[in-house]
Amino acid sequence: MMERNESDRCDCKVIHEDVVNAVKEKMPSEEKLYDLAELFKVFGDTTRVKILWALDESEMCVCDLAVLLNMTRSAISHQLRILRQARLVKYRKEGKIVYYSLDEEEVKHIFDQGLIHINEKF
Amino acid sequence: MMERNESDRCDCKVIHEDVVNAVKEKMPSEEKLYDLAELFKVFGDTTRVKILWALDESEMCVCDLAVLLNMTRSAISHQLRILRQARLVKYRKEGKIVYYSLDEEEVKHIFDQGLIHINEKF
DNA sequence: ATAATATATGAATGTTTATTCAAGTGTTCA
DNA sequence: TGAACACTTGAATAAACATTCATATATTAT
Repeated sequence: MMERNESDRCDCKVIHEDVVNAVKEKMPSEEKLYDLAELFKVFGDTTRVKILWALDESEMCVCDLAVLLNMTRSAISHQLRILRQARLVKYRKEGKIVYYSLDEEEVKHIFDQGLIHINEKF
Repeated sequence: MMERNESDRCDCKVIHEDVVNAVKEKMPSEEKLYDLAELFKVFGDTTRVKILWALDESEMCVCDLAVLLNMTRSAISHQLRILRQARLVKYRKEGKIVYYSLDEEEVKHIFDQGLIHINEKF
């Protein structure tokens, strides 16, 4: 009985070595693929998708979004921070009220890269 | 001092009532937005993004992917299950070996919907 | 049949993450 | 100034998730 464990390479390593090496050559950098996954992650939450959808319809304040989505202002605010960090939304202050809107520049950039393109507002 | 808590609606409810109601009218169904977020979630993980990238280059078995990404076959297998459930990949068995590849039909469908479009293989 | 191999899967573990709660900042209005 | 308000934020909690480990299934070779 031969010694073997998960860290060992299975026989495919030999059989498919050339294919795997060729693919490895072409593979984008770790960083690039990580960033891509991070971007998709931002879109991978119902609350954030709803917020983005709403803001594409109309500029809105935190309270509006809370009423619209039937959530606390705190929860909305936390999610807006993530969208802000991803530069997908921007905001302007008018007295006490903070109005959020889509960051058209950044969203357009994502569309131009062809990563995500939403038809008919999702 | 007036009684107030988070579940109460703030004054914006009154100020922006019309805008919020109009947006609410147009909003897609809960289910639709949930499904959309679920789809993005699948793309929101580095390992899965790498697997998808690799499979778009070439059909590969579990062991190949494990070698390529320097991960255990078990970890790869678990992620492939998620990609299978999302119908993003399909597979064919050849003896002991299971070859995975992109489910072109499903991926094409996603592209056609315009939800995600990857340029230059990400 | 037995051994070896390729993959799959359930349970356990550690990490990430969404929401809540409580407290904090900055603005308006009396 | 101080009370009310809109929003933010840090910590706590609970749920979701990725990976590992151990085991199971299925196939091939002896």
